This record gives sequence, structure tokens and C-alpha cells, in this order.
Amino acid sequence: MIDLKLVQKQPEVLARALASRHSDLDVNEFLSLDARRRALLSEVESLKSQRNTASGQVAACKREGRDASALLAELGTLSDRIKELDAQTAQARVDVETWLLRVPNIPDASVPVGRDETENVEVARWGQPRSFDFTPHEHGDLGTALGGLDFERAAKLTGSRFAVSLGWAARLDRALANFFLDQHTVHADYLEVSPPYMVNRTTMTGTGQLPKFEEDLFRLAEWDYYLIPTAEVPLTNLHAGEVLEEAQLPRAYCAATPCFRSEAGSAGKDTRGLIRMHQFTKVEMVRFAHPDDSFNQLEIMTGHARRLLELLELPYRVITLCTGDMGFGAAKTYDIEVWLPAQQTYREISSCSNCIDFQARRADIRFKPKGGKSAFVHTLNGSGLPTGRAMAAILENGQQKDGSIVLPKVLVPYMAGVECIEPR
RNA sequence: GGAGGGGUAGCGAAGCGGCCGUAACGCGCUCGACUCGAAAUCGAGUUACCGGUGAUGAGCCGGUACGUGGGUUCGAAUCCCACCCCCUCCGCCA
Repeated sequence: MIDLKLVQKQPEVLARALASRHSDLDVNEFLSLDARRRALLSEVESLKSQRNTASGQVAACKREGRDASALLAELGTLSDRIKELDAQTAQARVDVETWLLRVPNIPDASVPVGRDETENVEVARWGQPRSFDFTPHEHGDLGTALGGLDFERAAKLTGSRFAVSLGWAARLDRALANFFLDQHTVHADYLEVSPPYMVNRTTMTGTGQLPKFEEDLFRLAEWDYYLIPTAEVPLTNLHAGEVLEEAQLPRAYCAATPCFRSEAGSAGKDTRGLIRMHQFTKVEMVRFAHPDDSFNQLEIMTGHARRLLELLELPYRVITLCTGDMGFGAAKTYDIEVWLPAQQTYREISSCSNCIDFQARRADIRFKPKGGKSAFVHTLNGSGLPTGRAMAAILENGQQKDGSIVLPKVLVPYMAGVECIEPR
């Protein structure tokens, strides 16, 4: 959620931000909702002030044994009027709140203004895409041929956009999660967490999935619980409603969890392979930072994700998302794209965002400077990394002419010494 | 699922219809005294949010908040109802 004060004092800043994101929200509509709320509030507050004074007089009468019936009669009508206005004020507040909850974050000044993904800006590139002396196959076909992936049986068990992994692929999935977690917890400052995979409505609202993106989520039929679309949700909300010590910042958490996404609106996209699943495993990084330090922390966290790809020897590039392509809660986002030889293209494998105070305000996550007033922390999140897309990249980049897959060296200890997946 | 206890400031905890929410008391934190310095001790200060007025500051005025949402009442932390969460015991269970 953005700062109400900012909208009130500088509506043009929000209007510009909304335009750069192609939002159809009308700031003027909000200003009139808020003006109505404030007018009602002023009126009811002055009536309440009268009531409080008069109530004090009633108490005084009772104490001194005097008659207060005239005063009480007057208070009766006043209280009725207050009750009426209270209801209207509450509704006006809900209207304002509802509007604010649907407003995306304001892009940072360093974010390029642009229409869509074609206007994202490349900022770094690592590794050389390998040249093949044969036509490289897609990872789905490779995995299926090697007996590790089974999409048909997954469709039988559940439906489309699910995968069953078996044998070496099941182990590779587990190896990747363990490898990522070990890197984050041993070579960086993350605390490993094993959170719930389903969370309540308040939690989903705290990170911004609700109320606007309900159709992207899986919800349990008889409960107001949702399956998490990313561990960002439970990890960020870990400190919801809390006041952290300034000295505790930055704080870093990571978790490997299944992620569940309805993929509404992506019918027909990425229907082959592991790229777009209803369920996938991802290691997520979340950081809570001091406002003065959060953009520095974004660079650090993006570095953590990049390092994993370098250790896996997978070529990638880093892009800064433009205003039109950024996610709802982000003020700035770096996407990391890994090279997929079968498609001859870089595909998103990680997204690292600084949400500044947007989620902290929704989830009420503050810190208290020594002797100062408490303020909202800044929250960051980044994928580090999803195991499915990482596996896709490993299969495609490591494939040999004979159909075997050479695994990255760092994974060999996690694969019980296996260096190469051989055709049966 | 059953029985009981509880949810109040950063933490612990008192209050159980108006004189108690800038919320007793204790801890913590900030400043000061003492000290070469520290500890201990002593003194002072320290809730958040919303509205009005200021400069998106300070201050001042007003309002709201005692798990959440309703109700009773002129007035609710306090009484009633529903729900959520935590603790103890019992039952069931991976």
C-alpha cells in the first residue's frame, strides 16, 4: 500500500506513476472519496466531543446525587446521530482503503519508463551460450527420454501443467533445493525457514496478492486459506504486526517451498516442459532492510541469485524491468534470465524486487530507531532459484549428442556422485 | 471434538460500567546526577493511529484504539453474543 499522505499532498506523483504502469485507476476519484471521508470524520468527531463533555456532566450529577434526566434525553438523540454518522464514516473509510489496496507501488526514479517487456533494459550478462554441433533438444523431451519426467501420468493424476519426476530427476530437484539452501545459509546470511504452504487472507493481503489477484491463487473450498504462490508470502509476513530492532536490520530469510499458481490468463503459453507449472518448488530469499539501505540490499540479493547460476555454469543476463512490466508491489525489479539453447533465448529464472515500504505498510512491519519514532521497514524478495526452471536450463545446456546430460560439477556431491545422466 | 484459563503499551502485568488509556507496578529504552570510566543507585522522560491547524516539521486542539466483529447503555477494557488465537487437561490421530 502506498502512503495515504503522499496521495493527499502530491496526487500528481501518484497519477504519473499510475500512467507509467498503464493503470486505469483515477486519482481524482480517490481524492473525492477521501474528501468525503474527512468531512464525515470531522463532523462525527465534533459530535463525539460534545458527547464526551456531556457524559462527564452526567457522571458528575450521579456523583453529587443531582437529577440528570434532561441531559440524558438530549444525549439520546445525539448518540443516535453519532451512530448514523459512524456507520457512514466507517463505509467511507472502507471505500478509501479498498481503493488504496488496489494501487500498485510507485516505481523508483531509477526504473526505466516503458510500455511492456520490450522496453526492459539489459544491465549485465554472464557466460557464453555454448555452440552445439547438433540441434539442441527441449528440456521436456530430454527429461522424458531419459525417464526422469512424466507429463502424461501427471495429467492422469491431476491435469495439465503438472509434472511427475522420477529417479534422477526427482533427486536432481531435491539436490537443487538443497544446494540453493546451503549456499544461502552457509555462504550468505539467510536463516532457513520451513513455513506453512497455506496462509490466510490477511497474510495474502499483506504482501499484495489480495485483494487484486485472487484469480491467480488456489483457495481451499471450505476454508479462507490459500495455497502460497511463493514463499515470499509467509516469509515476508513472518514479521507482520511487529516492531523490529534497528540493530537487527537487515534480516534475511530463505525457504524451499512448493508454489501454487493458477496461471489464469496464460492459456497456451509454455505448454511444453517445466517452464509454467501449477505447482513447482522454489527457494525464495526475503530481506527486511533499513529504508536507507534497501536499494543496496537489492544489489546484494540479486548478487546471491546470480552467484547460483554462475556456480551452475549457466549463462544468464540481468535486466531492469521497465515501469510497464513491473509487478504490483515492486518499486524496482531485476529479472535474471537464463539461456535456454533449444529456444535460443534467455528465459526468466529469477525476479528480485525491492518493495520499499509497500508491503511493510500493508503488513504493518516496522522498526524502531534508537530513541526515534518507529517507521516502516523496506522488504525485498527474490527467487534463488526455482528448481524446475533450473533443471530445465541444466538439461538443455548440459545435453550431449548421445542424449546424455553432463551435470554441473557443484551438484555432483548432491547427486550421490553421479556426473552424467546416461540414456538407459 | 469436550472442560477450564487467558489475549491491555517494546515486554511482563494491574484495572473488571463514568474519578484508569499521555493505562498503576515491574522490565526495557532515552536523557541527566554520582564515577577516572563502568556497574549499582537516584531523578526525569518514553503508546500508536486518524482528523483539524501548521510547512508532508515542532507545538496545540479534537477523536479513536484493551484479540476481531456485533449488541446493551447517555457512557463499555469492564456487561451480553459470535468468531479467531494462545495455554492447561481429556478424547482422537500421522
